[in-house]
Amino acid sequence: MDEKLQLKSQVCFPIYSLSRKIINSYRPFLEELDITYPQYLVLMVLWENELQTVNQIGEKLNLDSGTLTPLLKRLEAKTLICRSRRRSDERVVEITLTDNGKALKEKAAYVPEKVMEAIGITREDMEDLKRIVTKVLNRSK
Amino acid sequence: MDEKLQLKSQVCFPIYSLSRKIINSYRPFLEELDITYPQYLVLMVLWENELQTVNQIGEKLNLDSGTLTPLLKRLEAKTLICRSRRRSDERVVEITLTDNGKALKEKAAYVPEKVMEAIGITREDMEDLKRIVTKVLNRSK
DNA sequence: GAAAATAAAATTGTGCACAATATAATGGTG
DNA sequence: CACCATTATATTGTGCACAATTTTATTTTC
Repeated sequence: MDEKLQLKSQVCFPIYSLSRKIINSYRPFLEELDITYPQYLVLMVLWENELQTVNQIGEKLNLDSGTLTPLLKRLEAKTLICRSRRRSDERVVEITLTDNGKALKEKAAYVPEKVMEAIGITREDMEDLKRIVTKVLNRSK
Repeated sequence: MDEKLQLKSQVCFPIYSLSRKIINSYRPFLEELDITYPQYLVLMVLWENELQTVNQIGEKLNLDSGTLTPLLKRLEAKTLICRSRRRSDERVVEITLTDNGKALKEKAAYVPEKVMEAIGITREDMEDLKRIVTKVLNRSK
């Protein structure tokens, strides 16, 4: 029992640590764009497809309205997105990028590379990591 | 640029997702013990060494006082730990386990297995994952 | 077509993370 | 021994996560 309850025996603690470390590595670069990591994720989803509902964004990022509603309001306050109720179904809130939000994509383009560099991870390790993490993520759906 | 800013191209998003997924898998089991995942981490540190300062716990978990102080107060409120200033140096707060805190170790013993089972990860994938994640974590210190 | 079921967001409340600052105690240094 | 730097924790404020509930709109069913 002792052994299994040791921090070094756990697999989740390193993942939790790495996740935080990576997000912290993003911080200085994203601060230049005046956004946070979760906000960056939402913008990435929108850069791929300009118009999306709160639900669609939530499904892609596994985030619920309790997280997204205030986050989206902050992005709106920064004039990066617009929130508006769909005419044909007033329950749905549609999110679109503003010109500012679209323009930010250019500035964000260099971020992933910079972060990889800051973390000091090789492309090979990155691929390894991605492969195994994705495998485990999919297995446990 | 487009390619690099796609969610599926990122390595950090899967890690962030997996971290959250694992913590969520812990949730039902830890709820039975009436603790959260970060509280569980702190208790694990204490189960390995009964007396530790706030600083020592923070170094092991990479958490600062802004996170730990309120968390430790909650653990104290649950009567799982004691917080007391060190006599010889009043700046230091020493954390010790109460009998309740010690006793909880028995109940927590089965948790890691249950979580691995819940996630559906094989022992082999777990070892793979741990190896590569730890490698990247250490490289980027 | 009204009542019930369903669906989409929003709200509320708790608990991390983390930056920035504050408070208080200790340890040099001149 | 007074001053200053350092150390340890606490506090404040912002922004996620997430459970639980609420609100409002739509769809289904009788």
